[in-house]
Amino acid sequence: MNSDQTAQLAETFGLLADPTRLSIVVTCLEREVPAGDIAAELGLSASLVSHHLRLLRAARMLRAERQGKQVIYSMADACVRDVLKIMIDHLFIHEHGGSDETLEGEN
Amino acid sequence: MNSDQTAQLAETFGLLADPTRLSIVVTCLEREVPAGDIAAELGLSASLVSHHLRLLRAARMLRAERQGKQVIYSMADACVRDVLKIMIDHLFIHEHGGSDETLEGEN
DNA sequence: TTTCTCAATCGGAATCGGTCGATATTTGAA
DNA sequence: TTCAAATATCGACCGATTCCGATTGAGAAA
Repeated sequence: MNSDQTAQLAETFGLLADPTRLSIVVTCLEREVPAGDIAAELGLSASLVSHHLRLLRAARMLRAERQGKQVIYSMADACVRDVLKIMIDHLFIHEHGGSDETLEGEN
Repeated sequence: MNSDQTAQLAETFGLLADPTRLSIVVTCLEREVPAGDIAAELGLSASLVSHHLRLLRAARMLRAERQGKQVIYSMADACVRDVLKIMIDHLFIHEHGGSDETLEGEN
């Protein structure tokens, strides 16, 4: 792992590190979705969604395809899809009422 | 995926989204390492490493164990370890001289 | 053309996050 | 106790990021 690879990996994780952007990515996990539907489903402004979609497109994590007036988005990175599935499954396995993770624990 | 789960997932990814912190995590991927060794191996200040270790500890991604004067760190989250291995493998498979990912491409 | 719709972009405010330098704490040894 | 080594914490700075509201652009139909 050289520093370029580390930076690239960190960049990928960074795209998934914002709740809004993550929810957008998850929405596109296994289907093709028009930008407007993403905004509607998640209750976000078109402006905000479009901003995040631009970042996800630039990193080639999502693919954009124009169909008439609308632009359809879908997952372009199979590796990220697999990883997200793993993490989501893991979340559901450990179904426990979230104890606070943001404070220091017992060491 | 409710918003709590999304936030928690985003928080996990956020811990991996900084190159410095990611390199610290990767250093602890498959061995137990004293904090000082992490700093030395990565060429970082003890202060900086300790700061990041605190976050990783608080999120229970890394585990800390005191041995005499030093504190040994190791991976505590098997899921994150698996995901990191997958992503790193994927990086090496797609060995290509990094084309710029930070600008918009052809859509 | 004009008009409507969906999406993208711009500008700016507020907040978040990483880093540094200095100080504090803990532990083992002299 | 006193000292030195290994970590941890604190305070502040500054660049990066998120979000909003308004504007612009692209496409389809009248």
